[in-house]
Amino acid sequence: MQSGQEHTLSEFRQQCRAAGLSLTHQREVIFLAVTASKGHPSPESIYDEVRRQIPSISLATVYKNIRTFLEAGLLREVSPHHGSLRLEANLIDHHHLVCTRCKAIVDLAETDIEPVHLKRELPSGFRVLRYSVEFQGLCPDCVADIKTP
Amino acid sequence: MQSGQEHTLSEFRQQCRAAGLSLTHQREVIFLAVTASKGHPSPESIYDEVRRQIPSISLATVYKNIRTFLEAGLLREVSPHHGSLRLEANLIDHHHLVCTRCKAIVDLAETDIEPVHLKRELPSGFRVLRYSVEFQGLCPDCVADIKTP
DNA sequence: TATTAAACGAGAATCATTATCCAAATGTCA
DNA sequence: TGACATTTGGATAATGATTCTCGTTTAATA
Ligand SMILES: [Mn+2]
Ligand SMILES: [Mn+2]
Ligand SMILES: [Zn+2]
Ligand SMILES: [Zn+2]
Repeated sequence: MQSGQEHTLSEFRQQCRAAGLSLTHQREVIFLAVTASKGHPSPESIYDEVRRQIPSISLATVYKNIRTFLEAGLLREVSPHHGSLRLEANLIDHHHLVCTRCKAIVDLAETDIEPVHLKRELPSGFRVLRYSVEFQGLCPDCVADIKTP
Repeated sequence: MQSGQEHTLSEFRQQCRAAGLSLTHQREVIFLAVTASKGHPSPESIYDEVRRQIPSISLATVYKNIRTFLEAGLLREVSPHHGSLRLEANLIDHHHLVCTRCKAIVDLAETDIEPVHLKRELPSGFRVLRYSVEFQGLCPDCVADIKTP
């Protein structure tokens, strides 16, 4: 063993124990592939990576375990807006309140928040065209639904 | 005529002319359905709405015209993160720089921006759990690609 | 180590979206 | 306005992403 990921690996094992997930070789390799990737990988790219260590692994296994990790809180989704296209007719800059449960999206006027200030330069070479703030949480309906399921 | 949308409709006709799009009944009804919806509708929900006025319309027509409107700038997508799942291994609150062309996602530490301040109360009943700022634009690679295509 | 529940692999199924192809509608101009 | 060229619409097949099903294998645990 000279991998340099012993810490992450033992953390992973402990997180699985805490979450009541059984430890499989596939899970270890999938999880480490996600954490080792510098960016924000897609399931396909994780599959490509994992297959180098487990050529026989199934894409469905990758998807299943990613979902398991998301549900257990070991990983997150970058955005709640993945899945279906949502249209914006309001072309004026503004922000959003997003219900992570029912996917409702409510506008917040640009003037409802103070302008965002950067404390430092952005990574050089990136051309920013706009920004928006997304408040994630639960809409009133979903708050009620959760209290009385 | 007593619809109350003459203004939006004539605006739409003018925007189509400006963009070189021919005017069809389907396009009018689709566009008005999007602008009339208070929220941020999905193509399916627009299809459901439009079918009440044009029962014979095809779902493909709805999708094609939505894409046409997006390309012409008459509508926008709520988020650039729609399509495929992207995983987040960094569970600490932070923000993102997103390239709208190649979908690259780069982390910005929470401490890289000043805390966001609301100028007024949020719509009542919404339970906010977190927020994040998304800077959209072009990554260095895509900036270069566009200059030299 | 034997038992049992959970996970895996292969592939079918589903969902969202796009492509294809022919008929119908639109735009242009005489 | 009418003919013609072009674009668009409708039906449906195809695609890409994701989930489901089911029989086999593996992990947990006593
Ligand atoms: Mn909006
Ligand atoms: Mn991130
Ligand atoms: Zn909700
Ligand atoms: Zn890019």
